[in-house]
Amino acid sequence: MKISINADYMLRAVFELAQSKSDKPIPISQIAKSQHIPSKFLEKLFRRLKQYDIVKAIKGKNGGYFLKHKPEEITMHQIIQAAEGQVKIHNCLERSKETTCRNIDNCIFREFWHKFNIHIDEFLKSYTLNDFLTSK
Amino acid sequence: MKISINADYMLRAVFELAQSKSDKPIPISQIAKSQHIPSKFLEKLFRRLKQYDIVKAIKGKNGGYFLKHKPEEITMHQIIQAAEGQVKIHNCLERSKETTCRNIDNCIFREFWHKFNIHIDEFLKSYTLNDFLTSK
DNA sequence: TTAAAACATACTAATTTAGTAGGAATTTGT
DNA sequence: ACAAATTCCTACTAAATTAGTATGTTTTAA
Repeated sequence: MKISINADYMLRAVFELAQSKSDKPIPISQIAKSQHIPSKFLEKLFRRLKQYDIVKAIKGKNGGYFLKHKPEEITMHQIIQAAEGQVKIHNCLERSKETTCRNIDNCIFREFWHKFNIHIDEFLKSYTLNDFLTSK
Repeated sequence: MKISINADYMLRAVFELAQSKSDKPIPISQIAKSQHIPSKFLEKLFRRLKQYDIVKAIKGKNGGYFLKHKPEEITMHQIIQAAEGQVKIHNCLERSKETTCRNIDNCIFREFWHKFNIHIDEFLKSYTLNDFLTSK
C-alpha cells in the first residue's frame, strides 16, 4: 500500500516537462539534476514513460523529451500505471498470478478488492497534470 | 500499491473467527490448517491483531482467540492497518521518515497524496466484517 | 567528426516481505 | 502432579522486490 519511489520520480519528472515553456526538448540530465534523481536511473524511467505513451523522445545531440499530450490529458492514473504496471491492489485481481486464495471461484473477498481497486483508479483518473500546474 | 499477503491472511483469519458459532476460542492451528497458512507465521500475525485490539487471546490448553468486538464494529481499515501499520500511501505523509522530496515545505504533490490517502481510508472504513458474513 | 543525447542490457546493493527455529509461559484435563 | 495444547517471545533466514550502477551502442546536431 505504498507508492513506489519510481512513481514519485516519474511524476516529478513529467511535471517538470509540463512546466517547461521552452520549445526545445528537455534532456534527462537536466531533470535528474533539478530533482536529485540518479541520471541513469531516470533514463530507465523515461523509457517506461515513453512506452506508456506519456512522453516522446528526440534522440541525438540537443535531444531530450517532450510530453506527448497536453497536461490536461495526462492523468495520475497513467503516470502511476507507467511506474508500477497495471495497478492491481490484490493478486486475486490479476489473471496470470497465483492467488493466495484457494477457493478462487467463490472467494468472498474478491468483490471487495475489486471495488477497492475501482475506487482507487477513479480517484487517480480524476486528476491530471494540469491540476498541479494551475495550483501553483 | 499492493496489499500484502499479511493483510490477506489476517483478513481471512479474522473472518473465520467471525463465522464461528462456537463459544470456545479458536486455536491458531485450526485456522492455519483451514486457510493454508504456516502456523508459526500466523501466530505472529495474531499477536499483531491482538495489539490492534481486534482479537483477544485465551492462553493455555483449549485456548485460542475470539474477536474482541462484534463483526459490524470491525472495519477493513482496522484489519489492514494492523497488517501494514499506519496506511500511508506516500512517505511525504509520514513525519519521521525521510521524504524523497527536497522541497518538503511547499511540495506540490503532497496535498494530492494526502487526499488520496483519505480517499482510501474512507473506503476501507466503510466496510466491516459483517458485510462479508451477510453476503454469504 | 565530436559531443551530447537517447536507447539497451546486464549486473549489484539495499530493503522489505515472508517464513522458520527454538523455545518459555500459561492453562486445562486427567 | 504432570502431560498436552495452547499463546507468547525473540532471533534468525530465505525469497522477492526495489533501487541503483556499469558499460556500453546508436543517433543526431553543430
